[in-house]
Amino acid sequence: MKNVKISKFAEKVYKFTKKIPKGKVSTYGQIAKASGYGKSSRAVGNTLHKNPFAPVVPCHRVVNSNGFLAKNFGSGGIKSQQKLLESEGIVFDISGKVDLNKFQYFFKE
DNA sequence: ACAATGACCCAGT
DNA sequence: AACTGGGCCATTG
Repeated sequence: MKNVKISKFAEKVYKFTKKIPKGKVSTYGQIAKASGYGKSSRAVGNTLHKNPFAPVVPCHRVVNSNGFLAKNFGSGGIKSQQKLLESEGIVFDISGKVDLNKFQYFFKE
């Protein structure tokens, strides 16, 4: 393992991601906004993609704004992610999409 | 230090 | 409904 070096950005991202309660999901844009970077949802995805804290950060609870899962998700792919989420209480649409109206968690309001 | 890449989002056509 | 372009930021080679 290398030195765990993370930026403030990553730190916030992980913090928020970890804050997502079980049975809820969140979107990259939401995390980006909550972190104070608004439009940098990309960086969020990137940071989570590298995911130096894989076991600590529930990146599987993070979906895109469409409610779909990330296409290149690691750790076995989307199937694994979907299974995990279903096991946590998330329900998927027939298209393999999450009902954000019911399961999206808002960090601050 | 630079250039390229990426698990994104929004608006316009 | 589908495609294109623009925008923001971090990580990696």
